Amino acid sequence: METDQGAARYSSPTLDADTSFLLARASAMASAVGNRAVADLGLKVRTYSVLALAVEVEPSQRELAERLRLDPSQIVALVDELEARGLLERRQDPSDRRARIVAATPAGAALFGQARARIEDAQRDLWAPHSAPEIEALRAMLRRVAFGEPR
Amino acid sequence: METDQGAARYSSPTLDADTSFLLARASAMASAVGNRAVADLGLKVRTYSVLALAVEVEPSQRELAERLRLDPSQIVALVDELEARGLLERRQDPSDRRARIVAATPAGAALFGQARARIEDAQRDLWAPHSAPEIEALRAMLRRVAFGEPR
DNA sequence: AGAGGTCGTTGAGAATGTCAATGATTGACT
DNA sequence: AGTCAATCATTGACATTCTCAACGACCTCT
Repeated sequence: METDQGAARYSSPTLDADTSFLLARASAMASAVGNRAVADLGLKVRTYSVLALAVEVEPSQRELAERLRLDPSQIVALVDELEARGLLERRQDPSDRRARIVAATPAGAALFGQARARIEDAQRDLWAPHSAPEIEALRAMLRRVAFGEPR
Repeated sequence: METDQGAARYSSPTLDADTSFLLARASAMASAVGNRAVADLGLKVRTYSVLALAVEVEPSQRELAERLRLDPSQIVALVDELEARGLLERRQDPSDRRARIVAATPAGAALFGQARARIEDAQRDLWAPHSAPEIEALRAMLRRVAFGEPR
């Protein structure tokens, strides 16, 4: 036949069986979709995830860094930006004066609500070919790897 | 009880249900594991993936860029480096003198063999809690998103 | 009171992502 | 045959992200 020339050319058997490679490429595709979904709100998936934690957790910056797997110095820049836009604020942790609690302002919470709706819509489209149970099974596996023993 | 203080603190309901977020974090974890696995061969997952395609496909640089979702200018740098190390070579495409075919040298193929074994060992550990059919189902889903309609 | 660790911050340098421009070449059209 | 738009590899520039080291302020333990 040899009619398979439209889509899946140039594939390497090794890479096509390499879960990490597929993970990396799928992640890049998904975050591109996510970035596009919230771009006109002035957000990226990166800032969106900071906002989500600020709304739902109110973590310290260290906890933020841990959860997002970012260096603490990057958290400083991200929080600086969102704070300058009035979307969140730094509070003193009453039990530890070194720590800064990151909490959303009402404006931040409102924007998060909008962003969340757009992200979830975009995701739904992206994963449309799969059933809800399939997707939840996928998430369960990803959670284990995502939050497993780091090294 | 409130004994759950060891591992899963500071989690946001929204992010924990966000497939893209889990994908990003799992991908970061997996590529860190992969990079460590081939570090002493002088490779990263990035250069490893170039080598894999050079061995198994012998694509043009444009095809390489497409498959790895990298800008063509990055391919230039990656191929330059691996070529300087004698692991692959650029050949004229006989049917198009603009294009350069990227093919592994014997040394490149040998190194790829070693790297592949290490990557696959590391992956096995990473995904150990899951069964083979589960992992293949995961890969099938990732493939669809990874190579789905780009925009 | 002092020692050693943690938290946020600053700064630096490397790696990666993104985009525009160019010379050589191709393919299509006249 | 000759022109023209498109494609390929390359170079260069710039933004974003990653990674690490150092620091002052603060905490905990003794």
